[in-house]
Amino acid sequence: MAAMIKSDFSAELPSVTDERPADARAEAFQGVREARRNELAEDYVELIADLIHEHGEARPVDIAAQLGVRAPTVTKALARLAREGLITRAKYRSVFLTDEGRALAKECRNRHEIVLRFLIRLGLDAETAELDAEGIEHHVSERTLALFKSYADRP
Amino acid sequence: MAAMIKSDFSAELPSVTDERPADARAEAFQGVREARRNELAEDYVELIADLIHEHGEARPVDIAAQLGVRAPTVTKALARLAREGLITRAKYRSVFLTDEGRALAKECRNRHEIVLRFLIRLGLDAETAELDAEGIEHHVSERTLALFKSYADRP
DNA sequence: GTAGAAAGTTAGCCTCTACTAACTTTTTGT
DNA sequence: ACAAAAAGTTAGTAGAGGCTAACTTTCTAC
Repeated sequence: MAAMIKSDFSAELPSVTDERPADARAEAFQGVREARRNELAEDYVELIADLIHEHGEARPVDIAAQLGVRAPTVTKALARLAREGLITRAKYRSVFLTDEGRALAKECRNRHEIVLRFLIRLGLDAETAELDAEGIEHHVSERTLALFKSYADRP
Repeated sequence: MAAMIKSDFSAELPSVTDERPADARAEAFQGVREARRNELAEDYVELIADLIHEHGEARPVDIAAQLGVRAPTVTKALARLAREGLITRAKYRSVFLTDEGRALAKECRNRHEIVLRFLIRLGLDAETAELDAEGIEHHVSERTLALFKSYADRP
């Protein structure tokens, strides 16, 4: 049946779907799924860096408030981040970034800031820009980020 | 303690974190999580519409190939989409969109196409544009989409 | 028309994210 | 200093998304 579609059909009406082979599209989706897996970690690390910068420490209660989730969700997520080597912490104490975590935070902050400036430069209001940047920043390739930066920085 | 931070602290050093109240940031993250929940459904519906358009039907095996996942994953996802009223189907048969599903597909296709044209207009190569559009399209507000469209359509 | 191939489903497993309820630890205020 | 409040953790639940292995149904080619 698949053979039928690939031969009989696409022979006479070359389609968008066939022009873009399944492999290529699958790769795109796999990339997106990969990005999705890292999004949460990036959100946490970025937020933790912010909180440390602002308040000298990152407490689970503040992380939970900023993310809009409950405390146990944060406890679990932090356990995962610790497992992944992005943070260190002791039970009942606040959270610190490892070198790796700090590097990731810096990268995230940079991306976030570029996307935000880009959207505002494009004419978006600051609030919507902030909302959209939060979602978009995880799905922007290096190349796109460079273009965003050029646009935002242009005279 | 939270009270302490809100009063004692922000009174003397107004910080980024405090300027952007926890509620507002939490809203942003909740928005992103909401978007994430719909992403898969949107990917499926968009792809199903494509396949129907190209081949007259959308078979699980083709959906799986295009998304880069295994057949049982598709079976499960389709059950969810049917539960949500986006598709109809009979066991062992291919998939059809409901009116609601068709509307969503149309909306997604429109967004996808605008984001893609925008990125290309910005100077991105077609392949990277396709990869990034796949991730970005789900996180673009109406306002941002309008700006993207203006930019892509400008003379 | 039927046997073998292809497609689809089911069952069972895993991880991640979120929740509530109940518990422990730490902080705070008197 | 100690009781009450706040913060943090643990345990248990649920759903989404992914997988493999094993099974059933449909298709196809002879």
